[in-house]
Amino acid sequence: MARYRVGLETRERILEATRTLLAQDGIDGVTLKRITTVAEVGVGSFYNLFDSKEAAVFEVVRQALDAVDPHPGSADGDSLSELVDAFVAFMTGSSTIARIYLQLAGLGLTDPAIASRVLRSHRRRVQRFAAACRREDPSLDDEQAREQAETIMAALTGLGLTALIDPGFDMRAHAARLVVDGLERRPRG
Amino acid sequence: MARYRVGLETRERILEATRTLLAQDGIDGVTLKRITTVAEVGVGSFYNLFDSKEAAVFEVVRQALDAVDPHPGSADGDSLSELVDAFVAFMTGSSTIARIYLQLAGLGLTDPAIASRVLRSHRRRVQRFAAACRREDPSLDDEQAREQAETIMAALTGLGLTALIDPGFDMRAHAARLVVDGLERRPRG
DNA sequence: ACGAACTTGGAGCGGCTGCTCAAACTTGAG
DNA sequence: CTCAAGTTTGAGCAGCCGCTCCAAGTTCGT
Repeated sequence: MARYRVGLETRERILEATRTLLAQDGIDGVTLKRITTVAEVGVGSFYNLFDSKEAAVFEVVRQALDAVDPHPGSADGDSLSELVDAFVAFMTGSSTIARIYLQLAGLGLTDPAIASRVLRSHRRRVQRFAAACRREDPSLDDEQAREQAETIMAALTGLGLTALIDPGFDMRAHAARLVVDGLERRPRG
Repeated sequence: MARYRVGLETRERILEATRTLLAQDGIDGVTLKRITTVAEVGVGSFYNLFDSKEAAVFEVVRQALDAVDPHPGSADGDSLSELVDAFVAFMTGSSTIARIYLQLAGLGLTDPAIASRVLRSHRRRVQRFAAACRREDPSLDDEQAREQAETIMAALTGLGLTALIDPGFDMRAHAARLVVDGLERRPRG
């Protein structure tokens, strides 16, 4: 829908504005008026570049979901602590997108369409974490690794939520303890 | 604002309707029209009993936050696994209110007023969990117990989120492993 | 330089929002 | 039974929502 250079630039400005507002005010605080005001763009221009408000939000959200994973292209190789570090960095560093990510999970509680997207992204990540767990401790079978991955990721998500709500919370320290415990721990012994 | 019996009953119907809609459609899916329709009440009656739509939502939310804790009055005594069980039961059992609770945490990401309420409730719960941790393992100092409590609660929140989004997820099993690991684990050894 | 394709802005539309208000009806203490 | 106090109703209001439409301006291959 954008063919000329100016159009592509405007599109970017709109996405940037949407991203900012999404993180600042939540998904229902984002109105067309605010997007176009922040992006300094007429309403008509917006609809020249996007089919609907939802389309712009959706695009930002898609980028946010992708942004959680470190170098997602690389043929599996990250260690568990690398994965955890990446997640912590995502939560504490790019808090704008992290907020969107966590809000999305919350919205999945009532919107099935969102839920399925979040779940898909979640399961992909579980696989990566599980693979890392098995690499740390080869004695784990698939199921055990998956469970450990699921638990570590749950804790990370919960810690991230706390960190974003409570500015004084040291997520990195808590997450670090998580990994150490996970490594020291051996199932059934 | 309600003095007669009928008024109190109407008030309850409104709160029940609000609770249902809040869990079903999320906080922004709740409109005055829907509340009054489900509660079978005229708009005017609503405003005779509540100052605003927000007031009704707020009341439901307050009840939801309180509902997370088991026998909150009792002078501290619950064991760690009792507290965890209660949290799991809350998440998997009364999923209506659990959804509201988790959505609220998500909303805290953008609304400072909500954030402070969620944080307050969160910290109260951390204290209870930390006390239970110290009872399990008296060698822990205050800070260590608090950290352990914070981590366990974060994991529980994350697991609850997954459980509510993914119907096939066995939260109880994952949570149980959490406690066992927590007990077997000893800091720095 | 031409001109078709693309981009721009904003007035205005239909629809939904939370909420007000006044008139009719119900409750329950005395 | 009386009657002040409480309760009920829904039409209607102001305001915001996402979105359409189109005239005017810009871009860029030819």
